[in-house]
Amino acid sequence: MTDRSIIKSLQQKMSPRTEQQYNEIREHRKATIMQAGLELFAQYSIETTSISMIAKRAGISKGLIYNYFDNKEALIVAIVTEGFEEFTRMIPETHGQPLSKEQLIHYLNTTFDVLTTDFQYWKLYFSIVMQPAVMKLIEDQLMAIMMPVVMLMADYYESQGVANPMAHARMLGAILDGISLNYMLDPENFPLTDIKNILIQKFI
Amino acid sequence: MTDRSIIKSLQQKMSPRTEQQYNEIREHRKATIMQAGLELFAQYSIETTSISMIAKRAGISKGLIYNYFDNKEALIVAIVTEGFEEFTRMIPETHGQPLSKEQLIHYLNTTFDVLTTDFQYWKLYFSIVMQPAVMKLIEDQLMAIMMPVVMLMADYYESQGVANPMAHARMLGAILDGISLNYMLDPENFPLTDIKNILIQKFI
Amino acid sequence: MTDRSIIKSLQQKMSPRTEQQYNEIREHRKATIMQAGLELFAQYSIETTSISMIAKRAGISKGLIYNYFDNKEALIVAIVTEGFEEFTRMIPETHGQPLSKEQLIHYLNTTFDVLTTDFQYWKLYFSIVMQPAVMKLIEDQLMAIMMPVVMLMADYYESQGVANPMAHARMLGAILDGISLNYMLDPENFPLTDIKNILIQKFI
Amino acid sequence: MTDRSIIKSLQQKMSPRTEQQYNEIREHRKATIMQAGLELFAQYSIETTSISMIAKRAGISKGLIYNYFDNKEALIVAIVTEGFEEFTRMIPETHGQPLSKEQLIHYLNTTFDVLTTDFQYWKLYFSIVMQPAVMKLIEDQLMAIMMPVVMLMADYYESQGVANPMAHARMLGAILDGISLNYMLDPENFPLTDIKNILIQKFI
DNA sequence: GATGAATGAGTGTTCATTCAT
DNA sequence: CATGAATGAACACTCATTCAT
Repeated sequence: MTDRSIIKSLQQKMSPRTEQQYNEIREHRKATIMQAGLELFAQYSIETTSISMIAKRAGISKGLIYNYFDNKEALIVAIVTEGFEEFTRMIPETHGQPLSKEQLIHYLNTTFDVLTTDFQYWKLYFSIVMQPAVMKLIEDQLMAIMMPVVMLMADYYESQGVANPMAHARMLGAILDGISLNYMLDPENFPLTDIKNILIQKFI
Repeated sequence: MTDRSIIKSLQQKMSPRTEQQYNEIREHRKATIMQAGLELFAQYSIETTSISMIAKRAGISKGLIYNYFDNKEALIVAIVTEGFEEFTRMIPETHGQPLSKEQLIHYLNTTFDVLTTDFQYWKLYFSIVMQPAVMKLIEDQLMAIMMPVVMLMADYYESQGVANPMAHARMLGAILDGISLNYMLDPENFPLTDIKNILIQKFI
Repeated sequence: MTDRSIIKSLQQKMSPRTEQQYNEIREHRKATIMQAGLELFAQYSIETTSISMIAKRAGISKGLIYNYFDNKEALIVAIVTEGFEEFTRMIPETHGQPLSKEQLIHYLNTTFDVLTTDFQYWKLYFSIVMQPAVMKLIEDQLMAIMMPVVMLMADYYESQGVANPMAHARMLGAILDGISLNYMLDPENFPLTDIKNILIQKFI
Repeated sequence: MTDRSIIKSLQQKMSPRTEQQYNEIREHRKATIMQAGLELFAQYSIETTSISMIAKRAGISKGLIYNYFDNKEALIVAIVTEGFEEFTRMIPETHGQPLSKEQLIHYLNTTFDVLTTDFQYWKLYFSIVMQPAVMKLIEDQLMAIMMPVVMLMADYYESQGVANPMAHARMLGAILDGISLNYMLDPENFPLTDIKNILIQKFI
């Protein structure tokens, strides 16, 4: 233990909040800001949503946001990245084996469930991702997450003896995008469950 | 209307111009502005594209744009509205009869063709529509155009004796959205033709 | 003459201000802004002087400044560059010959005269140049102007048979800097004329 | 005061510290802050250097600085004032007698030596003083220190029977300023020693 | 009809300073 | 004595919009 570090630990005794207390404050604030950002970015758009608006919604001062995020872009990336982890968690583990029909159906069911239960979240999330300016920022991350899913599906179609498995895989991806988008835009009337069943029946 | 003819009408300034000549000038200017706007809004975004940029691309002064459009928003709405007419023109006339299978396939082929041939245009167009701020402005118009198409398809599926024709219709709409979107984002690699064939084979 | 250019010239007939009128407005405004900037940058400092302050002093809006200068830095460079031209004009033409004693004395007299007659200007100017942040921006320009002067003096001292002409030249430059600086800081009490005479007597 | 001794005093926290121990801590902290400030203010500038940066370099928290200095301005004044004492220490004691030639030369040698050995320090110091905003704060102090030096030199020139001793004195001061400034701006190439010799030979 | 100088509210961002702990 | 989260006023810069000509 060096002299410097001794001094430091002694000094910390003097600081009134413990490191843990500070961490809790920071975690809480960070989450608040990200939540406010998520809601506003989705409702309006990236460019239309100002840092001022986010601060107001979060109930804090403008300046404080910069205590937690280097700049607006970093905040956006943080919000979107956090959303990706949800996606990633849902991808089934296959250990190199192609998915069975049941596994794929289960994956689709999970996806649709998340769509409905975390509706608010995904609506916001979806409309953020749709904006070209954001795409630039997260293109690579998105690709890194999407490619494995597409491959998983291509493997599935191949194991089913389908003629053009890659085309089928990309089509399935496109269909999911389209369904999500339509559901987001009009959740009241869009017959999500019926459509899920048609999807499974015709495309799986 | 060509530059030559514009010149002519301008040169006739000495002798008083007819009302029609004025109108021609106005129409030509308006079209120029809208074309410049379409290109820039798509390449960048609505918020990132300034009136100055549009004026420069259109080869006119900033102020003149306000002579033709009340404000930026009105310009956007005009551009998007014009784009809708292309959509509308593609919808087949059925005189109350449901579409035949061949007619529907033909409609799908037309749609996909437009997607590829006017790719630049639709890419721009698509990215404009995707922005929430714009959606607010044109939601009603969009609905007015989309509903007839969905109804047409529902009628088709009903005539084919499908159990849940409305769900099928909305799903087809969703699939077309998803395919368009994926094609727009990655036109190089997206197997559009293969997917169109799969779609027709499995879903029509 | 192309169609485009014909259109343009016809259109210009319609614009109410002639190109020359616009140029006059621009020249005048630009000068006003630069004058306001010069005064404020000198009285305070580059960092302390805000664009708002300059706009207020110039009696215009903040935004208009950016109609004339790309950014704050460009404004600074413009102001300083303009000042350099005064310097450059004072350097005597020698056609390769070293200066005579009379010529050098005349140059010094001119320099000192400018210091006193354009006192306000040089005070501002000097204190701008003295600031490290500005130096970075104009270092190259400054060197390009100063080196010829130093060489001229080195040539002079060499022609006088002085042992270390370059050292003498740089010292003369340093002395002039020191005198200017002291005069600027305390023009009331600094005995400029006496000192000029001492300088000429001892050092030329 | 070394880190070791700081630790000791900190460790004695359990037993009440003497007033002296508190003072030592305070003195040590104050010096640390001022040193950090000096380095940063010089490397960057007053406006560019933030309290945060100083705190980080000093290894303490932002808030603590305000425990030792009322505000940023007070910190600057403290740093500059301390620097002046170095100057003051170099002024030779004359007990009312004018300096001898040897004493003056010795003083000049000392000044030049300090310029080169504590180069880093003076460079920083010089660039701080050069900023108008700082000048406002310390003008009076500067005068209080400079006047005695000028008087000393005036006395010297008078004792040498020079016609206008005050002008000579102020000129010598100006020359020293000019030399320092030029050396600071270009220490690699500026022939400091040669120039010092020329100065002594011609002006002493 | 056409121009572009001019405005002013807005943006993202920084930072000296305060204060609860 | 010490911390760092928090504030708010300021900054450089942008841009839709207006208007005298």
